[in-house]
Amino acid sequence: MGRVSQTETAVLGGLSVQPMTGYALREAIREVLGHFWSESFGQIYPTLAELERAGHVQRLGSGRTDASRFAITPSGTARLKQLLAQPVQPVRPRNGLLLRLFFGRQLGPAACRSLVQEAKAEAERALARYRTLRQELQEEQEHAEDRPYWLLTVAAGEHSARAAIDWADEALGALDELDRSRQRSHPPKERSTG
Amino acid sequence: MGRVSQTETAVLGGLSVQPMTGYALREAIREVLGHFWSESFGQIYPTLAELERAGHVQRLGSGRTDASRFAITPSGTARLKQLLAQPVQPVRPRNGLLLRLFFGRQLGPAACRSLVQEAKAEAERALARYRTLRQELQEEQEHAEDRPYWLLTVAAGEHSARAAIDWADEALGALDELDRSRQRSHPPKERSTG
DNA sequence: CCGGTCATGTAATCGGTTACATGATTCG
DNA sequence: CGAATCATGTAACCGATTACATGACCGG
Repeated sequence: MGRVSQTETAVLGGLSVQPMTGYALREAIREVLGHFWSESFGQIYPTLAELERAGHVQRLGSGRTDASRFAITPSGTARLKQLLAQPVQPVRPRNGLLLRLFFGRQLGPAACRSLVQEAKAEAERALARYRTLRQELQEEQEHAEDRPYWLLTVAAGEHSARAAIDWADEALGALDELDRSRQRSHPPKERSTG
Repeated sequence: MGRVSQTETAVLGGLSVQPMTGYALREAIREVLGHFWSESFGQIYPTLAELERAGHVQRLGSGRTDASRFAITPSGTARLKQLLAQPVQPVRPRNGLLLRLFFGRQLGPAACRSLVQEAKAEAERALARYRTLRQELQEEQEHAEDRPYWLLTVAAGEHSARAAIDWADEALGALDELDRSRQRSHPPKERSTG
C-alpha cells in the first residue's frame, strides 16, 4: 500500500517512450518534465534496480562500457498502467514566496516588491521556455501518439506562467500604492529633487 | 547553514500576528495559509520547543490547563526578519496530475478527461474559498497593517485557480478532439441510437 | 594529457508525515 | 455522562536530496 512511489511511475513512464540509460532518463525528466516533476540520481538508480529485479525493465547491453540502456517490458507496461490509474496524491503546498509575502509587513513594501519582481522575471523565463518547447514538440515527427498529451502539460505551464505574471503586475501595483500611502503618513526627510 | 527550516519562519510568523497555542497555530496555518503552506503537529511542537529554548518565543500561562499560548519575543521578531530576508528556496515540483497526463497515452482520452474534470472542480472550489476569504479579510477590522499583504497571497490563489480552470477547459476540448479522431480511425461497434 | 560530459552507484542526512498515546475541556 | 474538540507531545518511518566515490569516453 505505502509503496506507491511516484518515482516508479516517472521512471516507467520515461522508458515507455523509449529505452534510455539512467543518466539520460534524468536529463529527459529535467528537460521535458522539469516544470512539474523532478527526480534525483539517488532515486532513479535504486528504482531502476528494483524494477529490474521485478522484471518490469531490462538492460540492453550491460556493464559500464556500451552503456546499459533500460527498456520497459510487457509486465512493466502493465505496471505503469496500474500506477497511472492510482488516485493523484495530494501535494502539500510549500510556497516560500507567498510565505514571505504573507508576513511582508515585517519586510516592508520595498523588499516585497523585489521578491515579486524576481518571481515575475522567473515566470517570464518559464513562459519563453514553454513556447520553444511547444514549437519543438509540434515540429517533431516521432512520438505522434504521445504528442497531444505532452502538449497538454505544456499548456498547463503556459497558463500558470501567465497567471503568475498577471498576479505579479497586480501585486506590484498594490505594493506601490502601499508604499505611497506609507510615505504620506511617514514623510521621508526632504531630498533635493532637481 | 542547513538549519534554515521554513517551519521556523511559519511558526514565528504566525506568532508575530498574535499569541497562540500550538494547536491554534496549526489551525490558522491550515485555514489561512492552506493554499500555499502546510505544517503538521510533528513539526510545530518540536519547533516551538526549540524556539522557546532559544528565547525567540515564550509561554503565556503554563502546563496543559489554562493552555499555554506562545508569544513572540523581541529576539524572535529579529529572527523572523532575518529568516524572511533569506532567499526563497526553490521548490522541487511534483505534480501528480500532470505526470499522469504526460503519459496519458497509456490511460486513454476518457480517463484523462475525468482527471482533468476533477482538477477543474477542485480549482473551482478553491476559487470560491478565495473569494470568501477575501471578503472576510476585507471586513475584518483588526490587523489592518497585515491585511494588504494577506490579500496579495489570496490574489495569487485566485489567479492560479482561474488559470487552472481555463487550462482545464482547453484541455477538455483537446481531449474531446482526440477522442473523436480516434473514433474515426477505430469506429466503435454500431449501437442503437434511437 | 586534461577537462568536460556521460554514467553508475552508495551513505549520510533531513525535512516532514503518520500514527500513536494521553489527557483536559466543553457542550448537549 | 459521553462525544467532540482542544491540546501536547513522541517515535517510527519514508521519500528524497546531497555529497561523495569512481571511472569510461571524447574532443581539443
